[in-house]
Amino acid sequence: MTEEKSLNFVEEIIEEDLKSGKYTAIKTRFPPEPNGYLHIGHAKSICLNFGLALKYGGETNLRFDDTNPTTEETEYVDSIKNDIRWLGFSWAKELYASNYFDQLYEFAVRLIQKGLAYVDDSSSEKIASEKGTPATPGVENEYRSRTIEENLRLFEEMKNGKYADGEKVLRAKIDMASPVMQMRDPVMYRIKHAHHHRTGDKWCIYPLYDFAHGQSDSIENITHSICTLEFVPHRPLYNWFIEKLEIFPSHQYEFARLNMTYTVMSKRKMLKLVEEGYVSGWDDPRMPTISGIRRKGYTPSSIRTFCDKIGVAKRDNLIDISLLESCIREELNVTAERKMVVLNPVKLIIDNYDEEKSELLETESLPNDPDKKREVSFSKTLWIEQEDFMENPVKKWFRLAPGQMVRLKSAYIIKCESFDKDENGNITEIHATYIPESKSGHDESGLKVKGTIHWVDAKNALEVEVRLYDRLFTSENPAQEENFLDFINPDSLQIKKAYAESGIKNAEPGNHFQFVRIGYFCLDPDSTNDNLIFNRTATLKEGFKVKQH
RNA sequence: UGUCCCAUAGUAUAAUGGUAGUACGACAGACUCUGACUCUGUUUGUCGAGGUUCGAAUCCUCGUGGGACAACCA
Repeated sequence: MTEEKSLNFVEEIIEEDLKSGKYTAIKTRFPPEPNGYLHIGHAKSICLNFGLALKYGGETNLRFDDTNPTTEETEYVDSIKNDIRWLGFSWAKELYASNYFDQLYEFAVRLIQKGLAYVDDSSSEKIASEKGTPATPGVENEYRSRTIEENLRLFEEMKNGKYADGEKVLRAKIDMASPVMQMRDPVMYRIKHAHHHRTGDKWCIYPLYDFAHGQSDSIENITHSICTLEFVPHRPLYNWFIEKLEIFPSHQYEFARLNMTYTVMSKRKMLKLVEEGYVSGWDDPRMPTISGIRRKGYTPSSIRTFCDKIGVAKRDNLIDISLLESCIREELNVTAERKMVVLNPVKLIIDNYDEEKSELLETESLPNDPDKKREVSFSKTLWIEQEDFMENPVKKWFRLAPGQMVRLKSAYIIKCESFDKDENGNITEIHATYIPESKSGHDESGLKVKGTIHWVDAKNALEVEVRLYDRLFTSENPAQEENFLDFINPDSLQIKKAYAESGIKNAEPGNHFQFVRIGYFCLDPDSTNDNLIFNRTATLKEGFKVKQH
């Protein structure tokens, strides 16, 4: 019995449209502006748009909203395509708003001919002040009453390069007193003598978002144009252009963008983090960019699962980042091979184990898959975690302490006999004896111990670098703080050397591991043969906390 | 002194006029050769006031609270 999953509001609209026969198939689009890197918020939109088409048997176009030549670059186009593919989606067509520049120009001429658009010679400051405020109506200016013929001539001259940047704009003639700001004669075209990444120097006038996006949707026969809430006030204008142009009636629907605790999502703020060196780049594992999350070790499917779980609605939200973490843990728990790695080493000497002796012990690499096995070497001197020894154990301490026994994972039960300290009181060496009959898989000791700890054979331990990433901010909602930079977590990255079981040297890019009892890690692309670097994707859930000491 | 959007446990999200459920988190316990995983249990919710109705989280009105809109950005 599979429970029918409830629909989100967009799915409800689509099912209604399909049922009523309004459409026989749906078409969506993902419309990034190629002027920055995609982040987890975009992933939500991507999963929604592509997911809807997949679910209802439609298509999704990838359309770059490249109407502003001064900020857009091909470099971003490539990274955006790469990220979408990585997330596991493929588009029906790769399109550009700039593909439609000729058509858009013709649309504009059509509106002028209908007396619904005019050329305005005012400065941007003047236009802004004449627009009024949300609470006070705007005023009409003298250019608004130009004749159709004059508007046609001037617009063509604009196109032909007769005027300098900012000298004139083409505006829709709607209603300067509209309570909706977007309807107060919005600018449709501006003059920009700039090189465009696709159309080169063909144009010196470029349409604005409002005169490009909806028309592009319409040209592509997009049935459901899904965007975020900040475009709600644009919808009347979106519909107005379609109605006046009498073109395919695409419809716009808006959902709430993703916000996540302890992260900032705005392009401006992320840029600041990169430019001012708070992170190493756009793909720093602490960044919410797709490339950052990928480098941190998240898988495409874990992100899709996350996007599925957060839902789609219209209310402002702040998703707990622990939901994202639970998605990757859930997946990696069953797929990531186990390795033993000691992050904060202290030497453990097995007093009754022969100095010369060494043995290979078999251990499972995936607890849920008995066929996945590997061997680890064991000898007299081992590395264990400092945290696994406590001189004066607290109550319910299951690990090592003077006189206490513990199981060495996949090896033997040992008993702590003594320990050494340096002048600063730090534990430098722990001595123990092992129980030969307690070997894993052949345990005839009859002993029961509560704790099991991981370890690494000091004889052939491989030194690796681990990068322990933590949340970038100390504030749950940094974007809402006066200055988000005041809330940078000083411990968001801790780099350390660790001892790993020797077999890890075969790790390859893209491999995911669980460092037993530590967390999930992946090999960082900065790794070299002599220096393997592992990024912490997520910690394991902490089930035992040592109380204040 | 305008227009629009929104309001369900801590955080998200269902219930589409008929038993307020799920996930994440938190807490407690069981299990455990990972104090993980898994399992069990507990905790906490319909913003307020009216109205319609046999019956309202759901429909209506008025409040309250939050958000968006005044780029030649998207």
